[in-house]
Amino acid sequence: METKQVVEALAALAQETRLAVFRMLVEAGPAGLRAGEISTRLRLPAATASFHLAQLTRAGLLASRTQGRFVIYSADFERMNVLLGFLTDNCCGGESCAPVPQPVKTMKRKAS
Amino acid sequence: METKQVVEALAALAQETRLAVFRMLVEAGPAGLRAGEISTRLRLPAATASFHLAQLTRAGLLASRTQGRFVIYSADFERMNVLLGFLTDNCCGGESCAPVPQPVKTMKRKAS
DNA sequence: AGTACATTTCCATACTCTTGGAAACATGGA
DNA sequence: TCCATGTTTCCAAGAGTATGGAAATGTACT
Repeated sequence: METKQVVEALAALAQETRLAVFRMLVEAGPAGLRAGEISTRLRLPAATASFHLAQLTRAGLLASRTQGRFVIYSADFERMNVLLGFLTDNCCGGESCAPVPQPVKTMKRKAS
Repeated sequence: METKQVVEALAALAQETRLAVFRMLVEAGPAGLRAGEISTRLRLPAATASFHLAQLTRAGLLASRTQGRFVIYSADFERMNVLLGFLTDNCCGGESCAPVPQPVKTMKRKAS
């Protein structure tokens, strides 16, 4: 994963509304949610929600598919894992350094 | 960890220079690096490096300590782990969903 | 005290992002 | 075809961010 892409993904998440959208979709799982459902739940004007969904999609964090008149967005879990791994690459020169290592509850990420 | 803090941390990392600084310090481990060493290695003017180091510190991602005339910066590994965990909270409603779950090579993060 | 060096603060410029109303663009049903 | 509904694009205003030179601050050594 290129540095530029990582920066873009982090920038996409570094915004309160988009972070909320992304977390909502992470929680929703692969089934995803309709665009309208997202803007309703977060009380966002359609234009604003659409703007943020587009940003997240351009950053590679979301996928979208069309179902009739609806557009369904879902999180790209694989991409998310690559992103997380990037931040800890070569941590401490490759030696273990976490004070209390403990596997994550719901999901593990691949080594990048 | 508050949403606001997470956004601040992500925003701090969502910048090419700062991401490079952070990754350099993650690799350096708890020993950290002097401010001058960081600006030299990344070929940054001192003012620019200082600005970015301040941003990362304000976001809670770096710690700094003084050693004589030098200021030594190091990554806050615990904070980093909390941050990573935040993004995957309640992933898929709490069920496992990663296609190829595999523990990270160098470091594990705590469940938030 | 004076000098040398490390780091930060100040400041101005240029650039990028967020927001949301209005209009445009689908799609499905009558 | 016409209408209702879901979603996106367009646009302009306001807010925030990155950069780096110059000056200020801090520390150590003589």
